[in-house]
Amino acid sequence: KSLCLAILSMGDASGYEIKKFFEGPFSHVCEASYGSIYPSLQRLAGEGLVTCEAFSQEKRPDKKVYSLTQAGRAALLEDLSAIPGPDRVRSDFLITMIFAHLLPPSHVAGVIDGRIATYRALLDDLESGALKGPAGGDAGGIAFTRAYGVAMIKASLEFIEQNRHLVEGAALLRAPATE
Amino acid sequence: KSLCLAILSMGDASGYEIKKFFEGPFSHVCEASYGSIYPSLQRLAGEGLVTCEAFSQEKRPDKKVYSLTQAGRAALLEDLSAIPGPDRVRSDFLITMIFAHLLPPSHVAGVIDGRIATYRALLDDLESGALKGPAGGDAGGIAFTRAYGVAMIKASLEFIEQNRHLVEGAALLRAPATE
DNA sequence: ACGGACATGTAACACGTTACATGATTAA
DNA sequence: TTAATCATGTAACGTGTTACATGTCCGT
Repeated sequence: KSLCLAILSMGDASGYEIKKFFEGPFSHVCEASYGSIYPSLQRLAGEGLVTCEAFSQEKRPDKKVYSLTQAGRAALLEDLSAIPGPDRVRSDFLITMIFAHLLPPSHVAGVIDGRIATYRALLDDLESGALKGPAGGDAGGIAFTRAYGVAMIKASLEFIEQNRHLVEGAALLRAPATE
Repeated sequence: KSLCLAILSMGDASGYEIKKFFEGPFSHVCEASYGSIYPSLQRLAGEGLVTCEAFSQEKRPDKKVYSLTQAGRAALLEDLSAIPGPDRVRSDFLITMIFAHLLPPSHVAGVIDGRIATYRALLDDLESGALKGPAGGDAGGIAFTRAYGVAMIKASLEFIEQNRHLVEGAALLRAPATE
């Protein structure tokens, strides 16, 4: 909703391009699908916060390019001024880890290996600058957010590699001893 | 939904106690409110995955204690065996950071200070073992998850403190120079 | 006396995803 | 030819939150 406003503030864009942006440097922060973007854009247009200009293309559907209005800019500022609540996380991975003792050890190991692999891939994407925002350069906020993502993934990877034994072998190989 | 099953696997509990658990060591992983817990419990009971025993208390509403059935245990195993998808994160804080350049620097500083404060508080909670699960001791999975949370928060704190200049002063004090 | 913990539940609402529907162009 | 990219949108569905509704006991 208000995120579309925010993205538009970086330059005019179509719904398709906004979706692209959610796949780019934004991906750690929040996700969105067409089903939420297009209705939001329409609602914003109805409220006068964005304008829409349609470019008819010969053999494709019209490309509708949205631009922020003055009112939209004001609304964005207001939204952004709210103090942000805590991050909401839903980690099926950690849920699995909590109950790892109920699962076959080989499965747990597989899940962990998979997580490490996807995180490494993600890390490569982020570090090799797979940046596709409407505005090209790396502005302060984008740089910060990207680097934040990199830092979190690295920390996560490191932690998992150093502590996987807690969920992998522990219950099976050791009796609850002094330590 | 299936999370309630999982929690019940650690011991019988009432809806109220389950809610408690979501506020304890689980809080980083997923949240839940009464509005989702009670209906889930009823549905699970309807499907025969849990049983419910009501203890009438003199001056309070009946305390309904739910227990996992054999079928429930099987269903839980199946749910847990699915390979977990990527973590879903929604961070209003990072969104604010991305667009920090649109906001007054003092506000940005305030938001960052606030985030640091809440993270430090959270860290204290986690490290001082504010553990309230139905099962007392620190099983492998719980220990792993708790330590994971601690590691992530520490990494986050460290990153924010070392990189806040990227969103705070940068655009205002420095021209885009070589580095 | 007041607020918080104990204790359960419902109804309305908001949000977002998934899948569907359509259709051209281009690179493998 | 087959898949991916470009391009927009709708409808159904599920899930989860918020607020409401109720009532006691205990500590300050």
